[in-house]
Amino acid sequence: MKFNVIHTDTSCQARAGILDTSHGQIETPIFMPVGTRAAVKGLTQFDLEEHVRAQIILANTYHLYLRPGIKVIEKAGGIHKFMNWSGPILTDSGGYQVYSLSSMRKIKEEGASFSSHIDGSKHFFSPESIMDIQKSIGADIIMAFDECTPYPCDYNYAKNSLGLTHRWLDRCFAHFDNSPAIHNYPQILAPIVQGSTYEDLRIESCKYISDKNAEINAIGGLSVGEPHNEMYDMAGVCTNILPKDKARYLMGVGLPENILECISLGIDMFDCVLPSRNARHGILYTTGGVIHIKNAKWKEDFSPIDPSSDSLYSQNYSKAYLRHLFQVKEILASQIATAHNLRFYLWLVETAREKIINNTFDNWKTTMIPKLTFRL
RNA sequence: GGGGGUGCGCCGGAGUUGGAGAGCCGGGCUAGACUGUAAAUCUAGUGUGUAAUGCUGAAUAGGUUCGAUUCCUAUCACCCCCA
Repeated sequence: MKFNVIHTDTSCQARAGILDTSHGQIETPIFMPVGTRAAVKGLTQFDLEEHVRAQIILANTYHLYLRPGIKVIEKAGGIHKFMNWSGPILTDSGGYQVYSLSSMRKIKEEGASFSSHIDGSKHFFSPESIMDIQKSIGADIIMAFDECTPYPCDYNYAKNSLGLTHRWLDRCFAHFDNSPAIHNYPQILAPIVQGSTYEDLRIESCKYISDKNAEINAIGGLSVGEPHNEMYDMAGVCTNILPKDKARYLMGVGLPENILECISLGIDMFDCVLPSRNARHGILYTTGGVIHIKNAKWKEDFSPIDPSSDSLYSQNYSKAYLRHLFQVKEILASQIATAHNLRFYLWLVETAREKIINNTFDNWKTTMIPKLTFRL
């Protein structure tokens, strides 16, 4: 239940650390695969553990509340047992759904009401109920209930929304009972910085969040369509203020180059649907660049997907075969591509950690980014 | 061999029956998008082209007509029935 920075790179703000959770230690910087509905689409937990070598995965409170329902997860003995994953888990609060499902929800001071995207039924979430639900789900790290603002966002809207997010945050902490009653282990409650792309709001929010003295501080409301430079600017504003001895989690980021840039700004934790979703859509990330595997140019390329990868999938399956699997819509296409992309992301952060410890992160990052963004 | 029917774009449908369309719906193909997952999804293009209000086009070749995918003739292909 503690975060320790073990080394900060001498050439930038990148840090290597260790985060203790109720289900094990996480070496940072880390990328967390997203498994919204208690499943990383296309992968078994054995793939995640042995192949991808994920250290922690995400799930989503809103989606699990709707299906299978909280009672089922309680009866299963918590989400770890339910999904057969014994490592650390983080649940997002549903704050992102306040943004992504904005057409089917209404926000009030008390909380947010949703019409279910599945059957239209009405549901109401308050900071208090979200804390209770996340307690029942039983993830190691749980997120405060916030409003993720869209981009672009009017200043007054962002300011008012930030006030609401802060009041909801106080209610989350007031209601959060960390006695290990239900699943017999403690959880970490992480507050979330908002403030859209406005520096003054971000500063105000970071100060407000820092007072909670949480082991993890999250930065939300970025990677919602803003230019990369604005994302980096805002992340940098936040890491300058958020306490150095606490973990920093940049929610929803991102592309490989986004992750390297933000590590150099002092971010420790990332999650993003891109490697898994784009894998299913035929986009592969490699050390040599981005491959659109469905493109006709790969039809007769029998070379490995990524010969330099440490993944057995990427070394042994050919580009032509994987393209064929996409052409004929075989489930195996998604499985191989997802395994490849997520292993690549984990390799990326593992290597970043090594470079940080050797004080060579910044140089490595500078040489890597042109390669990562190259379109093969 | 005789009789009947049907033929359009890469493929399959629907529809027009003298005032027409490089048009509709699927599929395929070719690209693009996706950042705390309403996403194995969505968008676009798919005859030709000097890019245009252009050209060619409804099996093929003729004919009738102001005008033909539509009507007529012949041929070809496929399907059904009879022998």
